[in-house]
Amino acid sequence: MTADASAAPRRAGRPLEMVLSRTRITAAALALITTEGYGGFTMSSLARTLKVAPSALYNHVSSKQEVLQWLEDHVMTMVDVSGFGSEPWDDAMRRWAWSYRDVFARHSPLVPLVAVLPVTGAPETLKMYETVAVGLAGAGVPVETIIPAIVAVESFIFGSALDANAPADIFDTGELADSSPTFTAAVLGQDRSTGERPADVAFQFGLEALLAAVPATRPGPDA
Amino acid sequence: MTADASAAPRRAGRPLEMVLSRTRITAAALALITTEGYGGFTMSSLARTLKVAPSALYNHVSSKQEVLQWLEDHVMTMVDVSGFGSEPWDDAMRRWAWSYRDVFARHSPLVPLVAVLPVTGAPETLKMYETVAVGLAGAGVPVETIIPAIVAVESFIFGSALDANAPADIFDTGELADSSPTFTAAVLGQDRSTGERPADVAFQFGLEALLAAVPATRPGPDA
DNA sequence: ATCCGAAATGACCGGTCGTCATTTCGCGGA
DNA sequence: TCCGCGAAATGACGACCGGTCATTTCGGAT
Repeated sequence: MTADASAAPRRAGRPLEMVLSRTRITAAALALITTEGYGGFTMSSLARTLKVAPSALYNHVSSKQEVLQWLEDHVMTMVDVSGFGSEPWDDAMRRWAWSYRDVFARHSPLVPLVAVLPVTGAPETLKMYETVAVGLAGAGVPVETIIPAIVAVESFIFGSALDANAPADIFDTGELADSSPTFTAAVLGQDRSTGERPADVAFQFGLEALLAAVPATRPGPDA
Repeated sequence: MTADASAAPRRAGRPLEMVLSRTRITAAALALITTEGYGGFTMSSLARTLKVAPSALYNHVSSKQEVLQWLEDHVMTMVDVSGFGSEPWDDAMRRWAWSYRDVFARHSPLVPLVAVLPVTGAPETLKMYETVAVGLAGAGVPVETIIPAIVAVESFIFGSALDANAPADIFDTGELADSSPTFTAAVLGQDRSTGERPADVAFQFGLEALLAAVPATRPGPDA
């Protein structure tokens, strides 16, 4: 369809040389966002880091959305699925879910896009799904519950990724404290003995609840 | 801080009359978004429906974000918390969670904002939290687990609200089907006998899992 | 030597949020 | 009764955004 990863430079001449391609654009976008954040990510700035006019990008990309979708698919490769095939299925899921959440907590603006992005055109994402599906199937999870289980865990992960970016004082009731005594007490009564961030203990709680509900019959590939 | 709900008109004269206020702006924003969707929601269009110049809005609002935050707090009043105090705690939670998801599925662009919005300045949201917290406390849930439980369920709800807007064919693997046989089989093997939408069965699955993990000692206020 | 076509260019468009100096006008105090 | 204060609307404007399009450049194949 569009471009290719290889493409060895032939000479040192100015133009030609496959200046723009899906992989180069994606890499530049990732680098730009890593240093400047999503606020500073514009088609102009992206073109600037690629030493190219903004309009040149549109010879390879149909919209900014598409760049973000490429980026999202690439970011998905950072999710750790190494547990599947080498750990009990639930440990593999834990490793997967935590790293999944961490990655998208760092890329929260991408979260609303995932829901819209079909797996076609997102090969890396599909690869991840396949790995997880194989892991669950291997654990004896019935076929018809694999997708609901994945979707439920994934939804929880996305919501938690957004939550991880919440300011620490988000539940400070301030002057409205006396109109919400029970909630205020609950906020103050959180267990702060362990050093874990509140978002992490909530994620831990929810993840274990979801894993406990997955009907697996076997412990995993080699546990 | 800003404006007030009452404010009775005095005459039919052109100006004066409390043209703009938090409640009127919020109501207009909701009406506009209901008819035009979030894509058509701009400060200009909002001003137009209020028969006012766009810049006039900035005498009452510091940014578009703030309008959206007002809107979000208002939307929260549409969430059904009527179960708390009249049903067993878990039924109340079910009613709450489902309506919560439905409301924000219809207002998914607001989801990324909730994570950032402190409860101060969002009194309706705080009211909802208080009701839920009272319900959980009344069910004997230990104080220190109330917040993690709420946050976990809420994160799951937000993720599911995004997921509910996914296109039906999001998991169509298309031409990449043979590179992901297990996942493709799982997609095809979903239980389609019941008429439920896939997003709904995933939500059902996840919600029950989370509720089962909430350590309640009493059934509820009057069950 | 010539032509083709991929790819970069720069001007340009419509629209966005937000700012600012200025004006309007009702109301309360003298 | 008059006046002036201040809240609130105005419209022009700025900076920037994503995206389009006609034009140009230039390497490689014929």
